Amino acid sequence: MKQTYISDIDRMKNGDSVTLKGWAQEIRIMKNIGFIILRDSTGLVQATVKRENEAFGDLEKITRESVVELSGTIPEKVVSKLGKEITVSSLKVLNLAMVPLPLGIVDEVEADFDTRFNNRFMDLRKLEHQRIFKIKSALLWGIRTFLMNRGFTEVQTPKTVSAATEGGAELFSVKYFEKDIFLNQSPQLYKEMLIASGIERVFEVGPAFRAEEHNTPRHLNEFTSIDIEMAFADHNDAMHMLEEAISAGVENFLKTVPDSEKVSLLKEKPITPFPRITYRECVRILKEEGIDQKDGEDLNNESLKVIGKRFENFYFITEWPTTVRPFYTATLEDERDFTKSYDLQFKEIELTSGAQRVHNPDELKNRIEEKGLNSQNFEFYLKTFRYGMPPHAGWGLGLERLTQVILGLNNIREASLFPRDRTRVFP
RNA sequence: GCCCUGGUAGUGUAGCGGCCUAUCAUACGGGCCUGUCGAGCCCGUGACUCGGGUUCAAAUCCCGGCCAGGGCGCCA
Repeated sequence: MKQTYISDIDRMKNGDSVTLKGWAQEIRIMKNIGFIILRDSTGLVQATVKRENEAFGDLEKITRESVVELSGTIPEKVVSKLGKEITVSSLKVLNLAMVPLPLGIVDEVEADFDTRFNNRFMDLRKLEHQRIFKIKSALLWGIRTFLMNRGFTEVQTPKTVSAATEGGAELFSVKYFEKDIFLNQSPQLYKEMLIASGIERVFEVGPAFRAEEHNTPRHLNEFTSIDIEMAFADHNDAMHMLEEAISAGVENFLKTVPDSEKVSLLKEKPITPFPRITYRECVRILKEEGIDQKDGEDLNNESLKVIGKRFENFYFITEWPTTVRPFYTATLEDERDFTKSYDLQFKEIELTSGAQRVHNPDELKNRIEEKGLNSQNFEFYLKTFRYGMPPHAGWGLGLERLTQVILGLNNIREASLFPRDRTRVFP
């Protein structure tokens, strides 16, 4: 078992003996003295080896990124600019790294995305890349605990389905014994079925698959979706739950991940409620700015950039036209052309899509057919609406996108350990 | 689905018809150096995405494949 982490050195005093295990990030050898910059998941330390020490001979045998065990003591005076140093008494090689490395860890040359992702294990040895995932993890943990505290039950629904769930997005087909089935694009229909089952508040964190041939810095073909559905709630209740969940997630990673405030665009937990703007207000603004935005049509990227400039970070666009929303979206009672829906935006990036849902089975069936879909294929779903379905609302939040925008990452792939895009299914 | 751009040592690049026996950095190997920390200095090893074509001559021009990055659309 590992005994001491590099971050523990801060709490030690001179003369204390330590045994550290990690990767030899840099090795510098001079005539009478040598140094190893040792890295573990908690940080860096300089390990100093003097010529008179027998470990000095071993120094010349190790290569960069070899895994080593160093024993030594905390020196009286720390000379290293790292601010952490040990004086080595013995050096043990646990595993030698091959030369040359497929990717430099500290080289003064950047690597292309392609090279980085082909060698992702090596790329992640950069602590600033690892930190993205520590933040992502703490962000999700904050959201999870928030939802648990609000009475939500975490659920797991199938990722393999026999029919398209929502129409719209393209699905990947897979062989399933003698059948051809699909990878689910969203847990939407299953979440709603669980509302009918009486659980009342459910959430799921899981993969969603979209077979869209896009090639952009904000799309993945497999991403992590955080989905909730709540009974006896409308779109406003769901929006409120969303902004509070995100705020809790940000608060958690800022509190628990060292140095996260240095890389996060958000230096403190975001203030709630987030600003709201209606779709119709957006159209009015866009027309005023001379942008060709037609009533009732989706807001394109150019339009979203213009709207995004008016807000500091998170904001909601509400009451989207019925035509651009899925069949399960509830309409406003007095204006059937607009819906009780919302998108959570961060600048021009869409993070969440949500709404109050249709809960009347007859209306739902009509809406399915209006979208040109065969309601027969949705019988398993429609059935759950006929025996006591409460009014309900929910949302789906893209975890990689959320991580991307909060950290200001240029490319969503940075927020995925092993991204799946139009051409990459490796490693 | 449509469109644009690019693929040169392990890594990142320069070169864009003959002066390329291909530049520079970094990494790697060797040497020097009383604590270095983007160490420094000297020497060395190492590359034109693949296939076809044009030409006296192709890393360089043309066509196709493969791979990659991006824009639009669509979305989380």
